[in-house]
Amino acid sequence: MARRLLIHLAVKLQVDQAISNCNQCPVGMASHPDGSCPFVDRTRRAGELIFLQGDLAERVWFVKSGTVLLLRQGNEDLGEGRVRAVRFVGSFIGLESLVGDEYTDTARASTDAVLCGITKDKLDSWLGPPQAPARVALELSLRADSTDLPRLAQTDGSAVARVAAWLNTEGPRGVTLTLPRKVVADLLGMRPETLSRALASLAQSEAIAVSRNNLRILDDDKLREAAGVV
Amino acid sequence: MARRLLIHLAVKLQVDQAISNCNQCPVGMASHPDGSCPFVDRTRRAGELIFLQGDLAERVWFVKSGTVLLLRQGNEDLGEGRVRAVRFVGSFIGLESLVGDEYTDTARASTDAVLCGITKDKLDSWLGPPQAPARVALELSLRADSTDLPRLAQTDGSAVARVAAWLNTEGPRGVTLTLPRKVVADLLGMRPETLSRALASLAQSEAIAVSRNNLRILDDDKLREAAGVV
DNA sequence: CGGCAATTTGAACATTTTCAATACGGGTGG
DNA sequence: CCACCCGTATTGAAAATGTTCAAATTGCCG
Repeated sequence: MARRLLIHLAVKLQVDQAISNCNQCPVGMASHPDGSCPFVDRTRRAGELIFLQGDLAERVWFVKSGTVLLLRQGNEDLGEGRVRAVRFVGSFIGLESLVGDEYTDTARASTDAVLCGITKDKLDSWLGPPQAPARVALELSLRADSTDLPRLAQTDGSAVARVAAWLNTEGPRGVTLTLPRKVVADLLGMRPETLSRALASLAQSEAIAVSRNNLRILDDDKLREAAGVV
Repeated sequence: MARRLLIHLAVKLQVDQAISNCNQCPVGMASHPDGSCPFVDRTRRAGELIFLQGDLAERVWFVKSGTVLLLRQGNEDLGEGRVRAVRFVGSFIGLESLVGDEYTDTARASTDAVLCGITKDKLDSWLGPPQAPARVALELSLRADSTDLPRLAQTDGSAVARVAAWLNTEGPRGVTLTLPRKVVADLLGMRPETLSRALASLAQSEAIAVSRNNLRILDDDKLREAAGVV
């Protein structure tokens, strides 16, 4: 399969040029004024794993050539997850490690690829002062993205499972849930009616207690179970 | 409705403190060393529009208090779109303007809110040298996100519509489409079988021509029509 | 040429959506 | 302070859509 991918993507992405030297490389150019580029080349074969969702994120990568698939597993997802994005030349991979400890995706080279890696520590000093505007913006932006994560599980599992999963993460623990149903339904990728039914179903199994404007979590275990967490 | 939202969210988000002065504000602190903060406060009432998807993005906002809904319309979506994220205190809104000309979402205050705005120009100078590492990372990250956009339409419309929309944007114009079906199906939030059927359907209406390893767009108009673009 | 894996096709099935009707609750005006 | 209104939320039942599982096909590669 790996080989196939290589060919496939190569065709589609013929426009993307590999980055071969630091003068063409955004990272290299950014490093230049102050010193040499702290990123270190590493090669991955097509199909090779780069990092695994949930692993301790201690390294960030920059794609110099090749194509990388980002996969994310939802709940109950036994396999490697679903491809949620494709990253090409010139993208960072694993940048989320700046605002969290774990990788939020699994990354796998789908073609032979050259990646530049850097440890979290070195990245930290490469990025410059923590309070510099651009860096503040970067981190806030990444943080906002990671808040969106639950939403990305939008198409995983049944409506009930998605709702349960959402309640597990975003959900108010012992607190009133009072976001308008319409908004929650949008975030979870379903219709308000479906959300309503899902909540009713969770209520019936005594995982939660709902009224029109109040929601309490009664049983975390049942909720997890409903979310498909094994 | 607006009032409702205010109450609702206020309850849920009681933990989120409003930012009242620049000493608590990441943006303010980032600005401090060099000078004063170039962002300007502005108040929005609950329900008020902040910006519209597709509008020229000439301003970026930072949320100091309140809650903002980000909505995105898919194809054929006549209304305002679906809520795709909720942004709280301490988030930027409209940062995508750094890497594109248009807002990719509609932003609407869902509670009374205080936003700090800045024009693109001033933001540019606030962020510092374009080649500074943190800024390069920021822009690459935003760019990668905007590449993911098509995927965010994952739950819009029927399978056929999503496929057609995807072909319109990502799709190879006159070029071979050769990404493995499994990957494309994942990106579009459907099963490979469903993708196969959708492609077959588009082929039957002569919008495209597909073979197992080849895809050509025959008729852009028909494709747009199938995508639900009116 | 033969085998394998990806893709397509088929048909039954499960789920969600849709549309319509009803219930609820807060807010308003008397 | 209470009754009435309006919009949101819930419920029901039918219909549409996508999923599943299995079987058949296709193209690539050895």
